[in-house]
Amino acid sequence: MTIRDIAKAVGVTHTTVSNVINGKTNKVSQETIDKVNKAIKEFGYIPNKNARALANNSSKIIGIIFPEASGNFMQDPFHSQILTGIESVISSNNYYLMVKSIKKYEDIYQLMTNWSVDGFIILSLVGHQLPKLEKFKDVPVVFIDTYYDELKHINVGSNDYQGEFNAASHLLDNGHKSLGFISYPIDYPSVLSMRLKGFKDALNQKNISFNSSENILEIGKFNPNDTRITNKILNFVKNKTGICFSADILAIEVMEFLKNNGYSIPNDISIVGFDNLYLSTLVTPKLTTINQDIVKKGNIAAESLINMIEQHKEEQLNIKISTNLVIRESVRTLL
Amino acid sequence: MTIRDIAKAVGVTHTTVSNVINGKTNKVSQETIDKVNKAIKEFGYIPNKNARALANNSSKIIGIIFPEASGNFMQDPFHSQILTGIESVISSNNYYLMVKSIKKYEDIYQLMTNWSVDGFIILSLVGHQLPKLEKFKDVPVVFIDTYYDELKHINVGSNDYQGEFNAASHLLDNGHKSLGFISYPIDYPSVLSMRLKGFKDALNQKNISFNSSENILEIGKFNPNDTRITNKILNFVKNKTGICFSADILAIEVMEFLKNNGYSIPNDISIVGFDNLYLSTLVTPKLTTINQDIVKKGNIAAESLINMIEQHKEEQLNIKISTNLVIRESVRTLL
DNA sequence: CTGAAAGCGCTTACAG
DNA sequence: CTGAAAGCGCTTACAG
Repeated sequence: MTIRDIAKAVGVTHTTVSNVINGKTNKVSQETIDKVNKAIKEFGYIPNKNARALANNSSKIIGIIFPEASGNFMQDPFHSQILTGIESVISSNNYYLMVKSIKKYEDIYQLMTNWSVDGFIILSLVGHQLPKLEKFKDVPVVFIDTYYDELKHINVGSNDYQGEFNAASHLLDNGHKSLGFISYPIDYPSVLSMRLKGFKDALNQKNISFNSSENILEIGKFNPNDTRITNKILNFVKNKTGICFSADILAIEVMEFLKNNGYSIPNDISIVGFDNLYLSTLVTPKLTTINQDIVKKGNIAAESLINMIEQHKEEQLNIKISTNLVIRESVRTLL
Repeated sequence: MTIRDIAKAVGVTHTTVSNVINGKTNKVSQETIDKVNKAIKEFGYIPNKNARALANNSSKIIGIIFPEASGNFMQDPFHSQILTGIESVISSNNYYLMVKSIKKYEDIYQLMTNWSVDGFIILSLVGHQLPKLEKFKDVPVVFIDTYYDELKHINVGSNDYQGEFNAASHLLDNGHKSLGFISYPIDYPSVLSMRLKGFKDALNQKNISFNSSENILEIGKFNPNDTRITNKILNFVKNKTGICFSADILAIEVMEFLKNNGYSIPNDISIVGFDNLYLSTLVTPKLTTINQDIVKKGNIAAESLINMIEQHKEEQLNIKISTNLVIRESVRTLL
């Protein structure tokens, strides 16, 4: 079933059929339009996407690229939520969503040319790992959670600095004086480094001394059976009353570990996370954390990209979703 | 940059270039092959996907369809894991993954014709909601977690019956006699109905009486503030010592609710989940549950589909991943 | 071993 | 208001 079959059935050229399908109806009589539409309905005709894409040089597909951290790209609830937000906007704008995880950053460049998409969204890329920025000139692309001064593209992120500043301040306001920051390894600049900066500045503001070896602990991947790591944690935590974590998932893993090692939370140590995962309401104690609306982040990224594709104009380059403190049960007030 | 540019540069026809690109080299001299390949490298030429798709009538895209339960299609950790499993296989076979959530089951039929994919994977479809099975005749498709006798397509599932049988048996073996089964609403036949059947048969085997109104509680969506639901739960649980849940996430939500209402788990009531989400190791107490390898399920579904697409032969129709009991801390032994 | 030709299904000037 | 023609970039018999 092609455009020609419809044309034949109606008694016009396939050109005319194409015109009515594409709404170029100023060239077609109402009578013809109606006949064509009726035939299309009747035959259940659907235009061939590939032919259309070839002729238009546009596929109506948007690609999203996930750096494959630690083997499984979707397990992280953060990724699922972003995807949810992106998918709903893309779907309702009649685009399609193609998903791909990549192992090395360089793979992006191949995908860019290789992949016939109208634009793409790149997730959680650390700026300095991305040297050939000029390659992105001709393709509509929006980044999510990338910090990189030279990035002249739309970037949708959260207010990581302010969020972590508030997290640390919450502990300070509750009388805590010896704080620590536990995080996955920190690249510069990145979401994590901005959170660290917020933490640091909160201490500064209260004139509490800070030095990296004393107040920061970086963990590659938490594993309760890896004594090298667990000893580090136990040691780090010993002389502190409150810990900020750069991510809920890490906070929760470590919290469980501490509980199993005789710590009572928040009595012995207070904990603040970051992300406000659903998960954080299900653990004991419920986690005090920084909320960021991840689904909304996905929505905005997708909307921005579609705007770029369709109107070829860039809008605001740096979009920051606000964050807010959610107080639950993992922080104790010190007298 | 097209196939013709390469051809011109090398001094052959575009046909020849196409032939070497597609490995039809029995028709081409080694010398020509080398020259063409060299030119391709040099120019960084990449074939246009849309043109290829049009000429081959094959897009190398696989679509995956998620029924959109409760608004956000990826939030469920189950979905993320399935997607992880599917994506990795698809990627390594040089296919692309297109993702779509649908609101009504009927949307599938439109997608099938509309979407130019080589095949697709349909998730968690309840069989009887799918009346027009003959429509699937001509498209490679594999289902995941669909129970439907008339389904003459590959279906990848878990051994839900045996899993829940083992879950209930675990409680019985620990001396529990008054058991309940709490589940999301149960369709027939479905993953949940099979789990219920396993539960029921486990009771039967031990000659413990069962009746639906007494031993089953269905919950649409758990919400701790909806007293209609919470009262039902409190009431249901009152005269029981052990509860099987049809899903970890529900088990965990209800467990938190019970803890907040003065229940001590597992002292007052024992709980067994289903799924073995990562989450179930992070709650207190850690959840005893039935493990199913969801990522593997995704792997197998993708492999089966690719086999169908490339070799046009169906294989084993019903593939069941095995399940196993994971004993943690949420079940107490009754004396 | 190589190339001229037709075709995949659509879109888009352009002529009438 | 309608249609003949060329083109999007590739593939695939088929002739030589």
